[in-house]
Amino acid sequence: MASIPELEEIRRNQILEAALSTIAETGAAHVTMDDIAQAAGLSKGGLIHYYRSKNELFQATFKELFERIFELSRESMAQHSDPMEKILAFDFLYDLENPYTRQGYPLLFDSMALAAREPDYQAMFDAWVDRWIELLTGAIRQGIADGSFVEMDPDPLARTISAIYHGIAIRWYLAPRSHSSEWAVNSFRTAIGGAMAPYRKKTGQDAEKGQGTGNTLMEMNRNPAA
Amino acid sequence: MASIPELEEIRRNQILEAALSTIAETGAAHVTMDDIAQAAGLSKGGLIHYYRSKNELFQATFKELFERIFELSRESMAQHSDPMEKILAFDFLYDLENPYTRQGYPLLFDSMALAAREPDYQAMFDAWVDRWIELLTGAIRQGIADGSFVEMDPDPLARTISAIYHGIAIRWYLAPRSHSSEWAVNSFRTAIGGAMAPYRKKTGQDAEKGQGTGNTLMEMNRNPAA
Amino acid sequence: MASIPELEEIRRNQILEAALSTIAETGAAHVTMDDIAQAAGLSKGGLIHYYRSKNELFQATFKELFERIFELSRESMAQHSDPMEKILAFDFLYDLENPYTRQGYPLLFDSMALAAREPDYQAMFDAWVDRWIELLTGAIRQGIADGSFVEMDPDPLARTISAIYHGIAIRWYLAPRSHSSEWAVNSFRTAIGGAMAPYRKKTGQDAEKGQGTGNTLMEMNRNPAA
Amino acid sequence: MASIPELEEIRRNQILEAALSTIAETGAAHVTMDDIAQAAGLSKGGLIHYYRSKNELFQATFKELFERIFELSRESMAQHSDPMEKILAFDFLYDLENPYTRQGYPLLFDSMALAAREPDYQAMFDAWVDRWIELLTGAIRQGIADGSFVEMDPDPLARTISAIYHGIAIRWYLAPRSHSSEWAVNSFRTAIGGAMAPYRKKTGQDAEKGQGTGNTLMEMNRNPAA
DNA sequence: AATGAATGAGCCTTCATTCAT
DNA sequence: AATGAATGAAGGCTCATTCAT
Repeated sequence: MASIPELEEIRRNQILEAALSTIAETGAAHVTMDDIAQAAGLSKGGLIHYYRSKNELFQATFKELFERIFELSRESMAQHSDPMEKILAFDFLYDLENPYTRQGYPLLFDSMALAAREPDYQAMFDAWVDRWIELLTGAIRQGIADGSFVEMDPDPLARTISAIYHGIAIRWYLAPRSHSSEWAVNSFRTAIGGAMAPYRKKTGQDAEKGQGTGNTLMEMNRNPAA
Repeated sequence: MASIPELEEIRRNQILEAALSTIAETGAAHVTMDDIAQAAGLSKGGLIHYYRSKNELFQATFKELFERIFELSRESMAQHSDPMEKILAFDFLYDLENPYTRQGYPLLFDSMALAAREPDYQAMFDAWVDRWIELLTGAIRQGIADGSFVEMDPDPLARTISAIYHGIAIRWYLAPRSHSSEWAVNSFRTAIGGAMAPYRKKTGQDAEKGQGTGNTLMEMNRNPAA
Repeated sequence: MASIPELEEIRRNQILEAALSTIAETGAAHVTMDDIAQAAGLSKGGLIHYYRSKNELFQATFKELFERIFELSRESMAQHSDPMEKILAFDFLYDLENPYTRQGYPLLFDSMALAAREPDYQAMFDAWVDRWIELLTGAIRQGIADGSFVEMDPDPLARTISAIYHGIAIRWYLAPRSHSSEWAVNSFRTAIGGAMAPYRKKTGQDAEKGQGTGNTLMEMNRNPAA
Repeated sequence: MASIPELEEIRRNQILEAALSTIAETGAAHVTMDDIAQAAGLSKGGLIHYYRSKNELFQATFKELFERIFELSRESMAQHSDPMEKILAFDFLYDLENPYTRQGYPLLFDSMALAAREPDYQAMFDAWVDRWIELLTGAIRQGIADGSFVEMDPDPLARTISAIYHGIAIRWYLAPRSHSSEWAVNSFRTAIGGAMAPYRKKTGQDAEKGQGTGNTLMEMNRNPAA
């Protein structure tokens, strides 16, 4: 019975995976236990064996969601060493080829609708934001340490940056007719570049280039295309 | 029977009002036709008389929601004549004393969760964004015309600005433990100030003040308090 | 809409009737809402319209049961004017031709199993007993007043008498193989006669007859038949 | 493997013990196989290994119940040598300090609800009554033999006596608010004393005392306290 | 116009039973 | 012998929708 200690773990992952994808597809408001069970390759009863109620399963699922989003962010930032690059390392947000991204959006919308009314979900959302802020303040502190940013309290800035990401990503996902991925990428580079500007030390190069924040939107705007 | 057309109008408003408040309270996922009927002072049958199905009523309700939010934005901007002031005229977003604001957030979260999956709601959301963008591009064009902003395509900038509002407002509402109203107000002034910077013509005064965008966060960050 | 005020009353009676007969048949432990709805000629939803939960319906049903049993007892006693006859007026208990009797037994067993564990049902049972005791104390008081019984506190005696009825009825119903109706009738006349004996004033006639309590069991026993 | 037959015995007792206590607590209507398995310190599968179905286990459990009640009665009577004392030897019925008594009542109520509808349980109930009757007829026969009772068929009298016990015990257990243990004890002494009266030979002593049946209720009634 | 009685599909959850290990 | 994972039927309850009045 070597497999039994692992079985619980395997099944729970199987179920969370199924829950994430069915909720993403159908919506937390409409998904049924049957949908999830079927997606997990289990019977309704089998599902209940691992998560005793829909609420318990939902909470675990959204906890998992936030865990995964956090992991994705952490890994994205870890691929860069320059602090400003770390801060701008969220291009994956605008890549629907990435199945995690594609699935993540609808789940995130559900999580916010839940968090807007239920304290448990609000707490999860809050905790996730906190962890994200920690990543960003880490990068900012590194920038202060290496002299590329001025001295400051990194926390409010990190909150602003992450909120900007949040806003642009949502807008981009919900209004694809009018918001291209390019708009999204440029947009947050503009906005974050702007938000960061006062805190960045001007180098000779940057001073010449003006913003030096990768703000391609400026150029785009000055040479309107569409 | 001159009163019948009026009655229809009255009843429909009564119902939409009830739908808005009950959905805000209970959530689109859980609200029932009974809840809404009761809030409207009607019976279930009376409700169905005016909106033949829950879906029809929901669509009308969210249409009304976007209409109201738009009206609120339009009025807020109309109170200012300076283009930059118009762009920054959204302080009402961080005022939960305002019942419209308080009710608006949960409804907006529901609308996004719906829009993330159902084309009808996505179209509504998109259309609302478009009208908001129009307001902002109007202000930007005015700024270009009166010489306070440089020449540019106002549309992408307007989209960025509105997305920033969106992101900060959401973050502020969902994580009240860590995001004060002051953070929110300062945050969007910083971010929008930053995003606008490249497009604003430096006046003598502004040049002296540096950003001149009402960026109180900068000062806050440099003199960390908590 | 003249019928609407009465409809609620009609339906509730219809449902209670259905509940009484289906519970009697199937048992409180196994009867389903569907069973009851069907017996009442309604759909499941229609049933719930009148009784919002199974528990609510069950409580109403057992309340009705005790009401009916009480009414039956009251009427039986009312047919007699002599106090001793009133006390002995429960022959209907041993008449399964009577549909109320036939239905009443299984319901009463369920009510006791419920009362043994759930305070609400215990309270109902208790209240029913109290009302029965009142009937009996009334008869005893009448007997004291008209001089056929000696002075005493009628309450404990009434409780004993009703308990005897209870015991004999139960035994008779559950072990029909060995307890004939005649045994039951004789048995309670014996037992109650015995219990009453000390409190009855001996008349000349009675003194000669010995017991004078209608104790036919004695004769039966002395001339064993089966 | 001499121990295997013993293990079977041990496990079955373990299970019956668990079934008796969980059913007593939770009620036959609501107890689950899991409850019983857990109380027995076994898994669901382990339970099924010994009793192939819930029905099989229930039947065995109630058989065990009647066996135990009978044993208790037998032992109580065996402690007395005088026939009248044997007949009155059921004081343990009113002693909730006794765990068997405390557990026995709810189980007995369940057994009656079952017996009222299912022949198997009715047969068990009937058989239990028969064995009880045998105990009582034995005592009565002894009384006839030693000259303290008159000649008679002891069977109907025994049935009456046991039914009286049954009725008073039930009433006492279900309506504790109004029936004290003293009432119960006095009550069955009164009732049984009354029922026995015609069959007892008057001794000089008894003749003087009147009933001589331990009828303390009579005195209580004549000197009402509350 | 408006009511609310009635329906019935659908959902979450429970639980006896089966079965691989 | 014993476990507990898994099944699936069944039940209580919800709720959008219909319809007679």
